[in-house]
Amino acid sequence: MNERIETLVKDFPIQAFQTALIDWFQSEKRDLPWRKNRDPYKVWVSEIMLQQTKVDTVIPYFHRFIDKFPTIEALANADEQDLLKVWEGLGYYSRARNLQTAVREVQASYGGKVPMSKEEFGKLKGVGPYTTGAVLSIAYGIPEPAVDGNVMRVLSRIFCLSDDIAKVKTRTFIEGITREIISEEDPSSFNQGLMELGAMICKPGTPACLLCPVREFCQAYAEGKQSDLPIKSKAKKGNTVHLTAAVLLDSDNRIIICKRPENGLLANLWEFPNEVAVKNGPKNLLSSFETELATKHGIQTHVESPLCTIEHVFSHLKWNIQVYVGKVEGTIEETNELKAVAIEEVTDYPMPVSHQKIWKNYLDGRVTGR
DNA sequence: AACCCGTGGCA
DNA sequence: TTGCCAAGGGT
Repeated sequence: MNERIETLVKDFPIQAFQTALIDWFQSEKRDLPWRKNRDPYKVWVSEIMLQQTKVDTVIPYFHRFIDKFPTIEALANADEQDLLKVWEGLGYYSRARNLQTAVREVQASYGGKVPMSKEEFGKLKGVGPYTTGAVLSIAYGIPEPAVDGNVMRVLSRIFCLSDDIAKVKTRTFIEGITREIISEEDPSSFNQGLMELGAMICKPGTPACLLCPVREFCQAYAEGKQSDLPIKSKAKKGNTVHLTAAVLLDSDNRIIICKRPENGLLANLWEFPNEVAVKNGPKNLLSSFETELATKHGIQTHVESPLCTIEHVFSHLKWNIQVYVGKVEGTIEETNELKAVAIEEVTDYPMPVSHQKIWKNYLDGRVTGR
C-alpha cells in the first residue's frame, strides 16, 4: 500500500463505514432486473450495458437482450447482425461485439462458465478493471474493487480528494483506497452500495447530504466542500462533420442501404449512402456526391430533391447531414456491403439513430404526400 | 496519455 | 441552446 493511501485510511473507521453503507444499501436499493439473481452471465451483460449509460435507458434493452440471448451459449452462437439489432440505439456498439467475442472465449477456454479469477475474467475482450470488480464481487462475492464514476465521486468527497477523476491514474489510486476499505464479508453490497449512493444521493453538482447514510464519515461535508468535488477536467468538444446523404430508390422502388466498415465509428451498422460534403455550391455538391457514389459503389444515381437536415451529436463529434431523395438507374448489383431492400425491410437492419431519423423523416413525408 | 467510441436527459 | 453527465474499455 502506498504512503498516501496509508495516511488517508489510517484514522478512517472502516468497520462503521461498511456497516452504515451496507445497511443503507440493503434497505434502500432499487429493484432492478439484473438484481433478481446472481447469474454471472446476466450480471456481466448488465455491467456492459451500464457502461456510460443510464439505468433507465438500460432496463428495456436488458430485458430484450436476455429474452433473445438467455445464456452464454445462445449469445456465442448468435448472428452478429441479430446481436447489433438488439443493441440498436444503445450506443457504443463495440461493447456488443466485444461481449460476444468474450463469451465465445468463455465457451472455448472455460467450459462455458464465467471464470472466477480476476486474471482470467479481466483478460476477456471488453472487460476492464471496473467490470472485473463488479462481476466478480456481485456474482461470486469476491472482494475486488469496482471503481466507476460514482465511486470516484463518492470517495473523492468522503476523503476530500482533489485529484482529477478524468485521469486514469486517479481511478487506479481510488482502487487502492477501495481495496483497503472494502467489506470482505459482503463485497457485493459494498461495491453496489457505493454506486447506488452515487446515483441516488451523492450526485454530481449538489448532493443530497441530509439523506446520506455516511454523512458522518464525509470529510468534504465536514468542510462544506461537497459541491466543489470531485475535480474533473473538461473534455474537448468535437468538430462538426458535414455529410451529404440520400434515400435512393431503384426501379423496383427498393431502398439502397450500405454497411459501414467493420472498425471505427458505428462499425458494421447499416446506413443510407452518404459522403463528406465538399465545400462548394449546392449544384456542385450534388454532382460530386453522385460521382462519389459511382466511384465507391458503382451505382449511377440521380439525386433529385432535398428531404431534411439531420443534426446528430456524438460524444466526440457532431454530424450535420443534408439528406436528399433520389433514384438509382436500373437495379443494383448487391454485395455484402450494399443492398436494395423493400421498404418494409429497412428496419430489419441495425442502423445508427442518426439514420433512423432519416428513415422516419422519409416515411413521414410519404404519408403526408410530400 | 490522449483520443476514439453513442445516446438521451436535463439544468 | 449548450454543455454536462451516465455502473468504461480499447488503442
